Amino acid sequence: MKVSKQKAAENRARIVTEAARLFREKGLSGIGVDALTKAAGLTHGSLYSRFDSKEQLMAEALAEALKRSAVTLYPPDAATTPGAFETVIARYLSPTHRDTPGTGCALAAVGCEVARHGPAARQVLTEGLWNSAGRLSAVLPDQARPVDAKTDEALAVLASMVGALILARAVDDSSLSDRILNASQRRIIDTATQKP
Amino acid sequence: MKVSKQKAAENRARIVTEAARLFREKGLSGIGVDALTKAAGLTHGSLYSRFDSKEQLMAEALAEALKRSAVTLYPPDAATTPGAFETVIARYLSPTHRDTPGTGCALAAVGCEVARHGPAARQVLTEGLWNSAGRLSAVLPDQARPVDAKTDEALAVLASMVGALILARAVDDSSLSDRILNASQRRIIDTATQKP
DNA sequence: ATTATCTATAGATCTATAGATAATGC
DNA sequence: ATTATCTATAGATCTATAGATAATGC
Repeated sequence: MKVSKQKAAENRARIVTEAARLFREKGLSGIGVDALTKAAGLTHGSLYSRFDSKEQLMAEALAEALKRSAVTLYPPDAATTPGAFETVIARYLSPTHRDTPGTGCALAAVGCEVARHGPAARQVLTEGLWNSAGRLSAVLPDQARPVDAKTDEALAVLASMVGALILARAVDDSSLSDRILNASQRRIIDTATQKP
Repeated sequence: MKVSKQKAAENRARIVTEAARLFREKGLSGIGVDALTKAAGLTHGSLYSRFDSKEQLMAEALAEALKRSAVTLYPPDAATTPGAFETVIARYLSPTHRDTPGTGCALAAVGCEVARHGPAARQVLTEGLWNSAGRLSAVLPDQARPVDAKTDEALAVLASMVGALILARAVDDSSLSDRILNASQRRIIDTATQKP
């Protein structure tokens, strides 16, 4: 049942990619190694020749998830475009993002669970948060401020975005869910744009 | 091994209370019925004479968690006090709240997980969110606005609070954690107080 | 010969149920 | 007699390991 080196590398990559999606969709404790490897077309036993543990796969999968979603949610070329900030916020707080956690922001998908997991996953999430905050900082309306002030605002705005998406996904009422997204989007944009 | 009716009622209440704490501390999937009943001084078999399932206990426990934390986090008598809004935000985004999830806001403790659980738990969380938003609305600085505008702001501010607490708990870096809390607190208060 | 994957399984844990036990409360 | 709780266990699932298998690549 051996495959070529290239194929084996592809299989490994596919496990990580599928895990990046499934951990976000089902939660860190909501999916097991059996389902994770099956999604990549392999059997569960084959996982442990490449990963020390589920925890290690989790860390790699979260790193990939954060890397990919950062490119989609915070496109780096948008920094100079006018209205880039509004576009980023509107995309993050869209019904589409709410309804597709498997390809979305990992901070919102597994934020609560990561606090109770191993150091590898937490470290990866922390780096992803810094990266998101940096990209967000680059599109903030008032670019003339000191870097510390912009980072503070980026962290606070990011927290608002993550909280709104989590609550919009948690509630059992679609009109309330929409309202949380819309009210948060409006408040973030108004308060960031408005100069004292 | 039978106990008096009164004692039995106390035992049931103690299971719910302990579950309210443990679900918040360990997560909805992070603790089983064995540990939940053991924490109340009973054995796991005794749970099913009172609760249909773990899911039902979860819904009751979340209801109690939300009810108790609302009293602590949004004291109803604070509405008329000057500076009530700032106090509520500062208490919610304090290191103490971050470090004691077992007695804190259930929205932040299990928000991500609830989206993947049964309808009973989601409904309870939705009611708890409305309740929190209502209490928050009552202490917003500008009380002269229409009720819809105040509700929108309360929902958006609540999302910020929940997101900041979740991220502060998730990251593996205590100075970043503090910074998320402080930056969010300052931004929420500044943007709510400041009149255009 | 090496090695990527599979099969089989160990050992732990989890939810739920059935029947036994023993104290309450009529 | 009733019933709150316990003991024992079923059946499922989960992580991880060991050895078998079969195709690659020297």
